[in-house]
Amino acid sequence: MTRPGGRSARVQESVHAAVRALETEQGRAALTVPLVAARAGVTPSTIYRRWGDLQELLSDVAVERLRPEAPPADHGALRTDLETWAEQFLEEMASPPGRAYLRDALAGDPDGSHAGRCSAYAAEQVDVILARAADRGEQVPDADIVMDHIVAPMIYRLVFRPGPMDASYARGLVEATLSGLMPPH
Amino acid sequence: MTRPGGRSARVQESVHAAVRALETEQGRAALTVPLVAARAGVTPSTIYRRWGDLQELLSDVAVERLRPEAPPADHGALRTDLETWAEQFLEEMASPPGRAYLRDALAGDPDGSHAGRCSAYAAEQVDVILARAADRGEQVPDADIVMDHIVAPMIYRLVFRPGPMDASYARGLVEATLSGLMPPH
DNA sequence: GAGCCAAAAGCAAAATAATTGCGTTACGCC
DNA sequence: GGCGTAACGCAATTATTTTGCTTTTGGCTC
Repeated sequence: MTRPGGRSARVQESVHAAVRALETEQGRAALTVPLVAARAGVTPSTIYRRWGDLQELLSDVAVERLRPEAPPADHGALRTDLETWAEQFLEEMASPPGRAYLRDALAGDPDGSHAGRCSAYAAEQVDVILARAADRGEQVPDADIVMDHIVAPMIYRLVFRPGPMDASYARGLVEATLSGLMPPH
Repeated sequence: MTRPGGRSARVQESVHAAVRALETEQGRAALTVPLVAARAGVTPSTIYRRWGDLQELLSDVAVERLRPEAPPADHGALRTDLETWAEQFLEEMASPPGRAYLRDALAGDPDGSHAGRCSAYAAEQVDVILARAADRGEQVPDADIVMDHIVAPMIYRLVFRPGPMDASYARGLVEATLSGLMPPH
């Protein structure tokens, strides 16, 4: 991986594309390293040497798919921005594919770096929202508070607790977090 | 697994014991299904048929090890009970073996039931603490509030965010949660 | 822009692991 | 005490993973 371009990059993209294609065509359960390799036009040993095993490869692909595609929408107010973002985040993560990506991202992650990238994605989005609000002169909570009080409960429930969650749960978390900012009255 | 006793139970215990022994002797990375089977005095196909693959077996063992061994200590006050429990919970989960069990428990969990058992363990402990406090006549938060505001942030950071956490972080979460109970002044 | 070095990929054989069909054992139940 | 069946053992088959060696090729220096 010390070589960012050329054949290495082509192989990486080809293998990732093969995983994505086979996931939709045959389902994740059907994936094997030899199968992915054949589809990518690569020998299995290439995958084993670069990714270690199937799980790490799937984790790599999953993290990529969890990366936000755009900065969070700007509605001109902290509360609205956070609510909208939290609802959308929850919806994406709680959807069947979202859950699958999250699971894969965690499962093939020997040192926690993949999981770290996932939380960094969320933290970046939160930072953007908070920075914009601060620029407007709004009083903003600390980013860690948002991660602890809004992101963590949603993801914890998603990963550890059975049962559904809906958008109102996300809104409630935002509400509770922001109301903590107001001086008591 | 529909047979709770007899040979089935002996095989299960023998396999679990083999996993635990080999984990300490050789390290988790060295484990394979045939190795575990040999140590347990069982044929590999037995393991494959009962657990599916190595990961599910390791997840099964890990969940077992995450089960609390005793109810939380009773110090006569909600705040102290929660603080003590949260500190100890964090310490156990953040330790290298704790992290490894947590990782294994999640990794070999196709349908989320193992993760569900983990959170149920924590929820049980919390329920005991809250019920005792309520019996004393103390004002107690909802169990879900405790899970969302205390357990979720710790586990989220543990699983997703790099870097250490110490006991004071756990205390701070308890503090913030309980102070939310007090009427504003 | 030619040549060199080393990282990454290909290839193929060998080792290891996973699957499966079939016979046997032994719970749980009547 | 005997029956039915779930779980296990065994062994052959199949698939995957590992590994040593060779070839390709990206990046760097001169």
